[in-house]
Amino acid sequence: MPKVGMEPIRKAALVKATITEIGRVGSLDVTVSQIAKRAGMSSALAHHYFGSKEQIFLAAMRHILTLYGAEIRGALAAADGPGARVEAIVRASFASGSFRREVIGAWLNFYVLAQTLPEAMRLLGIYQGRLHSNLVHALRPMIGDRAEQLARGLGAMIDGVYLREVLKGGTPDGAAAAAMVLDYLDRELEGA
Amino acid sequence: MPKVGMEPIRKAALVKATITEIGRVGSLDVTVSQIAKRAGMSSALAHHYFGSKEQIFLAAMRHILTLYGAEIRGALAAADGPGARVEAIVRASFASGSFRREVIGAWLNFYVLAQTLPEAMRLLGIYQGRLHSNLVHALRPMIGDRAEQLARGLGAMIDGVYLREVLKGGTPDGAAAAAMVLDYLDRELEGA
DNA sequence: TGTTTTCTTGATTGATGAGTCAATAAACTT
DNA sequence: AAGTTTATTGACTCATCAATCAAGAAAACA
Repeated sequence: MPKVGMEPIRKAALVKATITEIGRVGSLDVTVSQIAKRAGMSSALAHHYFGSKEQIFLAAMRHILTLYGAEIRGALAAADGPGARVEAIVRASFASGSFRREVIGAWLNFYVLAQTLPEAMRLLGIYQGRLHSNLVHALRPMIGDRAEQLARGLGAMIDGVYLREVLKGGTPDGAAAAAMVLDYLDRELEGA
Repeated sequence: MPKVGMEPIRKAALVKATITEIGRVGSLDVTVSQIAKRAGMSSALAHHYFGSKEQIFLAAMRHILTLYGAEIRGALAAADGPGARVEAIVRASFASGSFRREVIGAWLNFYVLAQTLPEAMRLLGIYQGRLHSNLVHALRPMIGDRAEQLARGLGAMIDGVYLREVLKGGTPDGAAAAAMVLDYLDRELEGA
């Protein structure tokens, strides 16, 4: 039944299956066979297209980062004025998509991957850099040079609140998390 | 050469070796043999004393939490006055011990473990609860009922700053990280 | 039509690793 | 001294898994 032009389809299916499996198992202890099975193909085919398990993981990570980036871009497009832009970024960071079981699992495990795989650390760096520059861009018209510093604080706060929300067990409350960060933001801004 | 009373000694050695190996490898992909070898014994003996790899991991996690708790208690003992107490907690959280390679690896991997092992999540909950109540206790004399809220923010900020400092690559700068959190604290307090 | 490329998998390889067990020996107990 | 408990390991089992390969079958090409 071989049809031609399968490569992108297969790869996409594998990436999706990888994220699902990591979320299901809760760790990087997923076998290529599990992934391939969920993606509806043999493990040999997975190796054929990606070469190694490591490459599959990296592709999955790129995909998560892409999704997150799209979420942010979408939110920014619908926001006008600096204040609205900052708020949009924060809210997008805690959108329901970020709290899906498999996305949580992916993030936590990518932190771990970054300890070993330089490429994974590079990707995380890109994510942090983009978040930072988005925040600075939105904050500069409001507070000028203090934007840099506040953006760093906000970035850390976002990650920290996310981590706690995720680790506290039970169903995460994205709205409450966003509200917490926005409260912090308000207090920082009123002083200026 | 069997001497009696080896159990606690062996267990302690295994726990230490576990943390070292997790830090070295950067993930939970450590074999019992590796751990046992570093601890100077056979893998069979490791199984004899702990029963399973999972139990070894949990023991290691308890140990990390104990060390952290001791660091905090030590810092608190040398601090008088509420302000000094909060500052002590923050500084202790970013003490050099927290940034040792193996401690970093342990924390990140415990986050992942908590996704799978309920006991691991319970232990993390204890850590967060203690940190929170320490902060509230120190903050209440200064700001009364707002202590709860600020303690939550501070806790998240500590975790977030730690995570970023750890993931940015290169040598982490504990002093800079602590300063960042203390700046945040100052701004929150001056408004009250 | 014959040849090459793409797609696909079952079977296999080779390695690794968690956990068990039987056996040895030293130390305590009675 | 005989028996029990504690310490210790080498050898083994059983399972898993990443990666490879040979081979088949459909499409594209010449």
